Amino acid sequence: MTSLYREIKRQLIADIANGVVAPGAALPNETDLARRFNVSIGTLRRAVDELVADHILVRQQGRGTFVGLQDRDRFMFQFFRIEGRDGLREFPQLSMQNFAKGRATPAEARQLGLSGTPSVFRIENVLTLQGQPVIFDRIVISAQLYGGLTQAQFEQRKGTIYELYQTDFGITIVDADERVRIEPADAQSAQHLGLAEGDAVLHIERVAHTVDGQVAEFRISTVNTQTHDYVVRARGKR
Amino acid sequence: MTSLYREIKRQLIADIANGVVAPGAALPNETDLARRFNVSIGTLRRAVDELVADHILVRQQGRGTFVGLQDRDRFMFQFFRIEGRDGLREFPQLSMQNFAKGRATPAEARQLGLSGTPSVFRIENVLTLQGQPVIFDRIVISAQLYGGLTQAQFEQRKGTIYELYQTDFGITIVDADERVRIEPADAQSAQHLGLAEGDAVLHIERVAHTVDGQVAEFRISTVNTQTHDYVVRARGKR
DNA sequence: AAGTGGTCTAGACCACTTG
DNA sequence: AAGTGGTCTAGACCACTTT
Repeated sequence: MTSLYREIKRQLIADIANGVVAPGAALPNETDLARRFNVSIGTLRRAVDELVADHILVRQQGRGTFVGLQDRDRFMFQFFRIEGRDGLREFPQLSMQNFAKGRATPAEARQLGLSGTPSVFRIENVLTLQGQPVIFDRIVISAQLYGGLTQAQFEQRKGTIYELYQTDFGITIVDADERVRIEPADAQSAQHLGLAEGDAVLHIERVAHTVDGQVAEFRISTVNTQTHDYVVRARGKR
Repeated sequence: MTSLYREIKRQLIADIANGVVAPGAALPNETDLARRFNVSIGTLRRAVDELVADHILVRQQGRGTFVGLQDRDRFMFQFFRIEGRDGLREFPQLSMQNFAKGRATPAEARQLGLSGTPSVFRIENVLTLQGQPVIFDRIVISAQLYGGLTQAQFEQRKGTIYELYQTDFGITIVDADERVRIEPADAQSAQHLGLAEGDAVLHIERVAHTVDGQVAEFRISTVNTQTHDYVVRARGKR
């Protein structure tokens, strides 16, 4: 039923999730790994192949195999789907509007896969593209998972938010589900996006997962699509 | 530079694109294929692996490897992203509103990757979910690519539209890019979706590609998201 | 029983990066 | 030069489907 290479894949995922191999760190070379798991190098490679396909590991010929690092490039190509009407993909400038600790609503708890009314951090950001505010993000994350997170830590971070999750908490976001619909802008969204309350905005609910499938973030993005689109590209390259 | 398995992959794609192996037909078995290409079975499998990952080929243990067929299941999981707010995924009921032949606008020609003002078919459909009209589709396809297509042929087809493309014209859609934004409903969309003209609707532009990367369809979908969402799921399974 | 794909082995040699 | 991943081989045996 369960093949060898799947078992190896699971063990590698467990090692990454438990921080046995740190983000950015190199794995042992393939012959050593194969020996350690008592499999041939072909079988070891098959397990690593799939983790590379999922962007969890990154191979570099001549250098080694590394745990995928969250950086701007990865964020832009894997998680950021907003681009100009003309196809221009620009890294957004982020401005934090609010940082607070509180109790999750029942809906938020459900999205986070938690029971009861757990303690959460709420972070609100405006994302600017080409000088114009385009996206208003409301992020909800478990206070237990991100224990000790402070506003200063958030503001003084370098790089993306997902990079902060990874470097400061060992949490690597590897994929996300999104649900998109139209909603009338609430007062807050309207203000941040330069719209009138009730104007139609794109409402995106994102549930982001770690390497071992746990929910590590719930985010509602509100987007003004007057000049930008939400873009989904085909997987394959060919 | 170009590895053996990539070359084999390209040859297999060419065979599929040229109809050398028909949709639904079985490929020769792996040992025969490997012999034909003068490679080991491992190398042959690597090429086929990638085509299976792209849903171009389908393997069935004990039976064979087949050119992927367009059916409801494939359409629902690969191309249809609209689902109920509660997560219910339902196959839409389709009602054709219009079928016409005409000249492409410059914008349409550009999306189709054609020059000038080529002859095109325009097909308009209303898609109904749970008894309510939710999606209004405007499809534009090259009259040259789909030579001889008739309204009767379209209306009397069995299965999905992509199944018609495949069985009647040998055109297999394998992936699609989509751009999503909010637009005010025009008179026609509003009427079909039971909205007032100017109401905000989700506007989706889809460019669909064949196995060899050619554009085979341009489609604008207009969606009423009052009860349904546009959903993007994470790739990996784990 | 015969035929198919699925997994696995134990190497070999090549391409690339680094010291 | 040494170490890494990238490609490829020529088998073996297993799991599944069909006849």
